[in-house]
Amino acid sequence: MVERSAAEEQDAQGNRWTAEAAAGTGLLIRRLRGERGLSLSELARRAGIGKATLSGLETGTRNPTAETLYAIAGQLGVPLAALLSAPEAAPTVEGEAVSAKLLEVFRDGAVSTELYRLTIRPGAVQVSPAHAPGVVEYLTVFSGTARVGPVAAPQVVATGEHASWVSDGPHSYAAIGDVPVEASLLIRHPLTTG
Amino acid sequence: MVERSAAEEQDAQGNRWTAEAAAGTGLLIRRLRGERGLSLSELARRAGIGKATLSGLETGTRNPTAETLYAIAGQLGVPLAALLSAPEAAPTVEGEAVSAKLLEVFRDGAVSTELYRLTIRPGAVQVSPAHAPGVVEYLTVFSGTARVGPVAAPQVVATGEHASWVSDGPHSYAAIGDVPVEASLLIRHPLTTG
DNA sequence: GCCTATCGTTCCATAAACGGAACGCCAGGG
DNA sequence: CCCTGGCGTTCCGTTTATGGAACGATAGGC
Repeated sequence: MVERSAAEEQDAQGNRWTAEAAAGTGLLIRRLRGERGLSLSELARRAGIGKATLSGLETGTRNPTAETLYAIAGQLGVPLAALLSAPEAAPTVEGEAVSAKLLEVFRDGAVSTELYRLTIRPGAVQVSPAHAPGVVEYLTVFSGTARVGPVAAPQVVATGEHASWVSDGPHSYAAIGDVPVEASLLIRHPLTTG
Repeated sequence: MVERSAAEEQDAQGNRWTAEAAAGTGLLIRRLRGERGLSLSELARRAGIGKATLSGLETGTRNPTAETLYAIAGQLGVPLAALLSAPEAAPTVEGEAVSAKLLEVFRDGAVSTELYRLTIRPGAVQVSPAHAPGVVEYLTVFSGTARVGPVAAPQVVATGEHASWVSDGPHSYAAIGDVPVEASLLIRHPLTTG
């Protein structure tokens, strides 16, 4: 019986809310609170949450909701990521020719934008499948020269230049010459309700 | 003793779990799931959570726990902060017409690059003094239309366009029309060796 | 000594997040 | 046509996160 539980598959991704994660988040909150000279009662009052909730969170015996986390992070003046995400490396997508590290995701109303740090290795071409309609990619090259864009109409982008294209069809990334291309890639997604 | 409710103090921080935040997170999850070609049922199974939970989350009718968020972020391969529009602790520079938030600083050999998230408010023009020689700015506009660049030769940049200029002289930023401009700004500095 | 204030923890009823199951819907195959 | 399988949503009983209140502990004022 080679059943693989969902939990096992999750472990493969390395992201689970464990007792250790809970305790770590709790200790971090307690430390940040201490640095600001706030008592538990005071922080709970300011954040508009119960003392019991904060106490349980700090001692790692609770599994807080997004609402609670927002309230605490807001009062401590830190991003949520500082409370939750272990200092582990950002997820990096490795392709045949491209390494992309997701640096930031921001949302403005009906649009979300992802920022990637991109490295294109020479000697290979990477083709990405179409994204959803309305998705646009913006590339700014810091070093090297790249050939990027829709497979039907690629563009050559040299150091210090930018390019953008609608990525609702297959598109490719390649480095020209034998130096890797360093670039930033912004991907704009309309948040369609579909 | 000036009484201020906890909710008011939180609003001042601007960090609360609102219906909008919930809906936004839901749409984002749905989009990421779609991009990976996963059905709701399949993602729920892999993440080890109930379909009802995921459905409710995607439609913004739930206030998920850290455990649930971890499971989903792990399966989607994104940092947890990407799902919750993270309150930014990044330093923000506020000017007369421009708000600039420093998102990232890269260093590649002899060049350092700063990435800013830029908002240009309409109705004002902001002039920045010259930077050091060799500094180049790259602007990508996501919404609105901007007039930017050296005061002697400004450029008009509409939604979805880019512009770049050498900023070794005074340069200006302004929004055209009455909607704010949302953009990303990359500033490349040669590391002056003196 | 007492009284009060505040600290962090614990108790507890309520609200709500959870997952399993059943639902209606739609596309494909027999 | 019916039947099956997968889809996303809704229903619903169970689990649990929540905040108010009570608790013991500690510190300072009188």
